[in-house]
Amino acid sequence: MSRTQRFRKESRLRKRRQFLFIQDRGLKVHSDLLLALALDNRTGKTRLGLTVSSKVGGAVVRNRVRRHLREWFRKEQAQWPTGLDVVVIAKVPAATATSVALGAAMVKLGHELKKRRAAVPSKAESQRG
RNA sequence: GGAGCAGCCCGGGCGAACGCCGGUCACCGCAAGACGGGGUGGCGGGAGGAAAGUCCGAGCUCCAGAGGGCAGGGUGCUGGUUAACGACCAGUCGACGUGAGUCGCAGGACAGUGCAACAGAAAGCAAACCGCCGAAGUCAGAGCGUUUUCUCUCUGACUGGUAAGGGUGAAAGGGUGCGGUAAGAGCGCACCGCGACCGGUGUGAAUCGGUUGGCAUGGCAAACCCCACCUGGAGCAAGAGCCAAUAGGGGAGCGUUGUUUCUUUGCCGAAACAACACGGGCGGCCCGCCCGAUGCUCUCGGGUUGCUCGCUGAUGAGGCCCCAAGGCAACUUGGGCCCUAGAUGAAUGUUCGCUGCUGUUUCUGUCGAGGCAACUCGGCGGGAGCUGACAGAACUCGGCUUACAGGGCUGCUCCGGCG
RNA sequence: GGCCCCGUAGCUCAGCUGGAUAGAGCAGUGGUUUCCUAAACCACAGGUCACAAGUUCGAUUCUUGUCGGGGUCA
Repeated sequence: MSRTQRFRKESRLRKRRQFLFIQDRGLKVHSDLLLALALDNRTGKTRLGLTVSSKVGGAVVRNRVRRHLREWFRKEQAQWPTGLDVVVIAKVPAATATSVALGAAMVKLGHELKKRRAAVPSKAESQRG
C-alpha cells in the first residue's frame, strides 16, 4: 500500500538535459494553471518533473506550489496513464491557487493525457528523428 | 487614567498517520573504469529574526607578488572595543523636541583650480543704480560790501564724501542700541557673535575664564582637490580529486647588426657579450627587471557539461547568557553546560485530533438600564464558524539595511485626576 | 548562489560625467496638397526623467536606500 504513495528520486526528473529534451519533443497539454509536456519513456513507470519559475512568485510561493503538486502526484498518480515522462510547468495564476484547484488541474491534465495517449511520441522515435 | 521615549524577547503548543532529505547502526546485494550506486529495518535530526537585499568586513581557496613610484578605491569630530569593518560603545559639538530622548557622509574654503541661471548697479574684489551730504576743489550765474582784483552768502553743474535707507537675489563684506558726523561708517562705546593669544580642566574632540583685535578671511569639497589613515586581484559555478593526457586540429611569432671565442683550409654553423628593435611576463600604469628555437608564447577552433571532496565539523574569532572578576559601556578573562539542517530541477510537506491568544460573525444563559409591549443597549459567561504577518538555508561567520499580523517584559518622560 | 549593467514621450535612444530650455527619429492628432489614398510639408499634443530620502539657492544629473528589468560564470 505504501508503495503506491511514494515519490522518490527514481520517479523524478533530475537533469537539465531531460527537461530540455522533453520540452523540445513532448506533447503539450494545457490547463488554466498548468502546462504539461509528455514523452513515452518505454519503461512503464511514470516520472514527473516540476518547473515553477520566478515569474510565479518568490521562494515561499514557489515552494508552496511545488509541494502541493508533488503531494497530489504522490497520492493520486494512479489517475494518470503510465509509462510517461511528464514536465509540469506552473503558470502565473498558480501562485494564488489553492491545493484543491491545483489538484483539479492535475486531474484534468491526466484525463487529457489518457485521451491522447496514443499520440504521445516515444523517446526512441524522437531520438531517431 | 491618557500621550509618549528607549531597550529586550516571542513569532502558537501537544499528539497521530502517510510522505520527503540527509546521518548512523545492522542485514541483503548490484557493478567492477573510478573516492560508483541500490534495497529493507532500528535509532535519533531537519528553515529565520530577518534565512531576504548583497551594502560593508573577515575566514577559506586559487592567481599574482625582486624592488620603487604613480594612479585608482575607501574612510573622515574624539577616545575606546574587535579577528576585522563604513559596525559597536562612551563622550564632544550642532539641529529638533516641554521632556524621556532622537537625528547628523560632523576634517580643510588665508595651498591651488573652479561654480553661482534669472534678477540686480554690483556675485567675490570690492564697487556704487536710486538715494543722502554740501565739509574740500574747479567753473558759471545772482546778491551785498567795493573803483577793480578779492572776500563772503546763495543757486546750479562737475570732481568729490558716504553705504544708514530703497530695490534684486538663495546669498550683497558682522547684529542691536547709544554717541558721533556735512551725511555717514567699528569712527567710538555697551551687549551679543567671530578671530587671535594666554591660563585652568580633560588622554582628546572640546570647554571655562581672561586679555586683545576692530571685523579682515562670504557659500559650495555628496565640484576637482589638499591633509591623515587604510587598501594586491578574483571569488565555493573559488578550488582539488576520479583523470589516464604533454589528447589533439588551423594560423602567427621567436629579428637585425657588431665584437670575441670554438670548430673549419675557408665559407657555413654554434656559443657568449653589447647596441637597436619586436614579442611575452610581472592581472591598473610607469620605471626597472626577467624570458625568447626540436621547445615556448599568442590566437582561432574542438571535446566533456558526469561523480566525489570542498560541505557543515568534539572544534570553533562556536553557541547558551548560567556564574565569578575587570570595565560607565561595547567587550575581555576564567569557570559551567551544549554540539543544533546540509539539499544540488534543489528536502522541512499533506491530512486529522485536542488546545492557548487576537479579531470578527452568529446562537444562547444570566444580570442591569430603557420601553405598555415587540425589542434595543451594556456587563459577565458558554457553544459554533471563519481569520492570523513578513517571508524559505545553498561555503561559513561579524555587522548594516529593508519587510513584518499580533503579543509580552523592563526602565524612563510629559499631562490630567484623587489622596 | 556569486558578480556586473540598465531604468528618460506609446517605441528606439540623446542629454547625465562637468547642475539652471527635457530633446531627436518613428508612431499619434489637426491642417495644406490630391478626385481619393500614400508620400511630402506645416503645426500641435504627449514626461511624477522607476520610487523615496538627503546634499545644494537649485537634482534627470551628485550621495544613500528601495523597486523593476537584463547579462554573465566551468
